[in-house]
Amino acid sequence: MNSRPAPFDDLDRKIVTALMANARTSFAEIGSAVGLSATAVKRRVDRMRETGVITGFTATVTPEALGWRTEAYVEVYCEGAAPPRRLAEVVRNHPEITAAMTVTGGADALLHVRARDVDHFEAVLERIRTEPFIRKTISVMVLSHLLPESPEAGASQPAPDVR
Amino acid sequence: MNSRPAPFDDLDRKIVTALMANARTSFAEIGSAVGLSATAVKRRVDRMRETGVITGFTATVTPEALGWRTEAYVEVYCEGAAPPRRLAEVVRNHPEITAAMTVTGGADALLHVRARDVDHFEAVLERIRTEPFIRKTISVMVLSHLLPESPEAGASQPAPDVR
DNA sequence: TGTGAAACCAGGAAGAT
DNA sequence: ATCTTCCTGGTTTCACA
Repeated sequence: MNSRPAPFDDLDRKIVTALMANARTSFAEIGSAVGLSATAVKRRVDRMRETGVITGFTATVTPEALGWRTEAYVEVYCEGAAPPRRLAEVVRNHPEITAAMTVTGGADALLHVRARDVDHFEAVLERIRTEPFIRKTISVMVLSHLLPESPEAGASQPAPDVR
Repeated sequence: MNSRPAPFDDLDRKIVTALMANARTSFAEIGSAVGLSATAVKRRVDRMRETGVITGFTATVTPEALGWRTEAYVEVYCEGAAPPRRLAEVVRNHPEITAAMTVTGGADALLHVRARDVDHFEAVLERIRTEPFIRKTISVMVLSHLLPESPEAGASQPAPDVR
């Protein structure tokens, strides 16, 4: 995406740090923390968005609050060679898949899945397994988190039902 | 944290959706999108932060841009019973661990690890394996992402070196 | 990069529904 | 109660130096 090194100095790093800590911090405040004017900070942020260093600003939400109470990792095994392009298509058909990647090891891909509950998860799993060239899946359910679950939280679709 | 169900209506859902799409959207703009005044939107956002529905606002950053070019999942197997409390302590000792959870299946825990490169990852792995009651680890390296890697991006520590 | 100006926004007070 | 309107100080964003 950016073959060019895209100059990225300590000032940029400090600005990014500030925005990761609180994406709603005003440019003026960031500026006085790093020693720039608000305008200069804005210009740097705009540039970092253009070059793809910063991809967006998002609210981090407790998934449980939105009704996503079940979380699992699913290893996917494909028939024959698994073309990543085709896999990517498949993955986009299932909104419950919040992350997906090709990996080393026995499996072809690893999916991160969020569902309302175990019933919903089972339905998602069945739906995934009917996809053409998926041979088998192995699911690992998440029991509890050992870290404050920083971002990585958001099922970008916000809401099923909350009782 | 929230013993009370914390009423959460469609308006709240829309507000959260707007903030997840762009955490820097002004309250006024959100208000005109959902049919409320800016003040009303702010109050609802404040309440959602208090009740823990919204845990923060953060910039999403391409990890590669910050020098994290290697990513892996590490299954952890412990000696005997693995007390989650102790595991959580261990996990916090290694800043490269960006997510950690207890899971079903053969392993006791699953770690998400980011490192600068494979050398760095190897060092992290060795460091983890010297922890007292960790018996063995199985690593799965991430090759490529099949989804735009929404959040879940951030190693909350921003920077090693960018060549 | 910084400065200045105009438009816009945040956040509180007071009042209407 | 919760929403709205109004108001003041701060913020964003532009053109220009």
